[in-house]
Amino acid sequence: MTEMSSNSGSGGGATGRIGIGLELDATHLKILEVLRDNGRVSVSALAERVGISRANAYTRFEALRADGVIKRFTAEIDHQRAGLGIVALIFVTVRQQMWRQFRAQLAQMPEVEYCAITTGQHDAMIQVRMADVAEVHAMVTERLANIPAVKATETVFILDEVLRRPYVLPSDRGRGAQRRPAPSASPEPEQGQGQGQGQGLPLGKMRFVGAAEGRAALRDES
Amino acid sequence: MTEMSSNSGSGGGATGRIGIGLELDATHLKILEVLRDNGRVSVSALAERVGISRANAYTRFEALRADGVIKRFTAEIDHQRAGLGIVALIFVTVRQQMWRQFRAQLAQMPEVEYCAITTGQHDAMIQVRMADVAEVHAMVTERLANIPAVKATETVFILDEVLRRPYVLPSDRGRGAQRRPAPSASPEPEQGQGQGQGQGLPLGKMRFVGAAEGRAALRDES
DNA sequence: GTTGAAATTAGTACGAA
DNA sequence: TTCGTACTAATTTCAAC
Repeated sequence: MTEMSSNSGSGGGATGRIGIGLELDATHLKILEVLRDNGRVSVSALAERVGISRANAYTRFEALRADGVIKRFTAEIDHQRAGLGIVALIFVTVRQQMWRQFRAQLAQMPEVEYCAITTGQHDAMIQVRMADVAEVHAMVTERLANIPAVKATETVFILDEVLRRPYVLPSDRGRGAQRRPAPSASPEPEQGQGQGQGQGLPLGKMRFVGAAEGRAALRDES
Repeated sequence: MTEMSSNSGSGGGATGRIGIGLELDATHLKILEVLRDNGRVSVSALAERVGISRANAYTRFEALRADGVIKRFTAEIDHQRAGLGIVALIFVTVRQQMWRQFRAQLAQMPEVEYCAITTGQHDAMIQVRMADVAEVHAMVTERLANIPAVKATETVFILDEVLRRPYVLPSDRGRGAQRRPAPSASPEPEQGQGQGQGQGLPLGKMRFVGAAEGRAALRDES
């Protein structure tokens, strides 16, 4: 369960089209906003908060669900109180030609909360939640490292989870600090922080990390 | 909104106690299991699935909520269809003594879905969701890099989100592959793990990454 | 901790704008 | 499409056991 395949149209031929089905308008986004903070609101209350009629709310709600925009409803828990207060990230290097096996093994690991294939130095990032540090160690050494597909791992612990949003919406933009003026590179007029970057983009600070060797080829296999 | 502070009792004096309030029994966990997959079930249906009476379900449900074990209910959406199909991880090195500012700035960024303080080479990991790759670039160079607290960043893109579970529960263990024998640091009779783990654990494969310089001191400031 | 009945609310199905 | 209303079914609450 809980398998995804968001980006990258899985190797197939057709381009991963965006916006199949529903065309989301402002009202849809508003519904998703309400649902993000209270997934258990009644559709009546939802209609009220969004400012539409009940019937309309039912229609749209059902449409969002049927169209797959809303995948499911769930809860957010306090992991500490639930007994799993230790979080770790495990960066995995996967052996070529063994992605399918790697994925299969992952599905067998209930302690894995999140797994994503990434560009950069490693191939995948796994987030696990455990009761104590020793369990993380055991998991990495006894379970993960025993998977033939796993070539190497690198583990870091999460000291504090500063922020977590269930999801981000396009309508969220503009609520925070300054909004991005133009689509691409636009020079910000001021910003007097003598940090050294003279209003230009401190590109030296940034470092994009490309995909590891042979990554592209591997995607097809899975 | 959506601020957390799970691990590491925030600098204060009292040890971060585990299990304040509710002592979760098997029934509580079962409730959380049901709620994970269907956050909108009626309490009646919940009671039925868990195998307890309605009133009992209401009591426990309310207790979990009031005690903070359940923090909120929310939805899971298809980000691609919602218009934000690009995911990136930004690993941030934070300047000493500027954690408070770093956190404050983060709260101003609605496109940030997740942020955690980590051990290892970097200080924090930020997950953002954007409409396209250019937006990620703009976000890193124009917004993040302009924060004085940010010393350096390293960005990787997520090619595929293989797996996401809303949360992991202690009761999940044992459903996957082989189970770990003992809970914690219980003296295992066999397996003379002098340090090099007796039964052939490929420890060479693993690499734990410690905290960056001056990390411990920084925690107090935030 | 459980069961059963009353009160409230939610979900559905219409016609009208 | 969206809205408003009436109808039906379900849920929540509250009582006693």
